[in-house]
Amino acid sequence: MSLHIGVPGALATRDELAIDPVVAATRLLGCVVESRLPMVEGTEESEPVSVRLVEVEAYRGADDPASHCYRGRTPRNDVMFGPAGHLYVYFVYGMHFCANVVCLTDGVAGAVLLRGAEVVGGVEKARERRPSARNDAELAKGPARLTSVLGLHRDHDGIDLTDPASPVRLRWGAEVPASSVRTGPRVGVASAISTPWRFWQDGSSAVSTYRRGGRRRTPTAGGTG
DNA sequence: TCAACGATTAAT
DNA sequence: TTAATCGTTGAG
Repeated sequence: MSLHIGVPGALATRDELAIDPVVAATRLLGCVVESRLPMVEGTEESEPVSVRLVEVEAYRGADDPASHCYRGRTPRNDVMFGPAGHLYVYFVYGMHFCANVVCLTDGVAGAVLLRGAEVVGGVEKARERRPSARNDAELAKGPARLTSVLGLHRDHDGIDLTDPASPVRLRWGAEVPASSVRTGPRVGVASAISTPWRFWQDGSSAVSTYRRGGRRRTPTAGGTG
């Protein structure tokens, strides 16, 4: 049985994304997120910025201790419980934003965190948004970088990626060959370490580096052993 | 009401 | 390895 994937170049639809986030995650590798958001709100839009996803993570709800939805629905995670195809944007570490594509629907939480991407359009604008990047591969390497290169922030929580009129849209891309897809534990997550719900395209320099989550409190006497 | 901490990044 | 920085969370 072959799982459905959209035609390359076509906008993703709500139904196509109303699936388990673990499945959606593998399908989203190679897809393109396109942003027409302006550099400064209120100004005229210019060249869109487009990125091709090379690293994602799946998150679920009540059965996933690492999910923001593990303890139920709140104002913050509300979008993750809503219809598929919308964007869940959250604020983290007091200074960064991260973006997810919502999956499933009807009160069932699920989403795919966008962790790494290659900028395939509007590179100059992307460089303006991330002047600290030392090279183009770093522009969208990491969830907060990826989010900022698209011009996303808290106001964009909940926008519909499948609406042709939306300033941020999701397009299917050429399917990434299964032979180049790698999987492993999610980054920065302390719980569910044994759950390999991070997926990335092998060989891409826009894939972030792995870091274990939680506090690494080395027992004062326990140590090296 | 308060203290703790996080799906991170940039700089030591 | 650590500072930066604040909204969300869970306990009292």
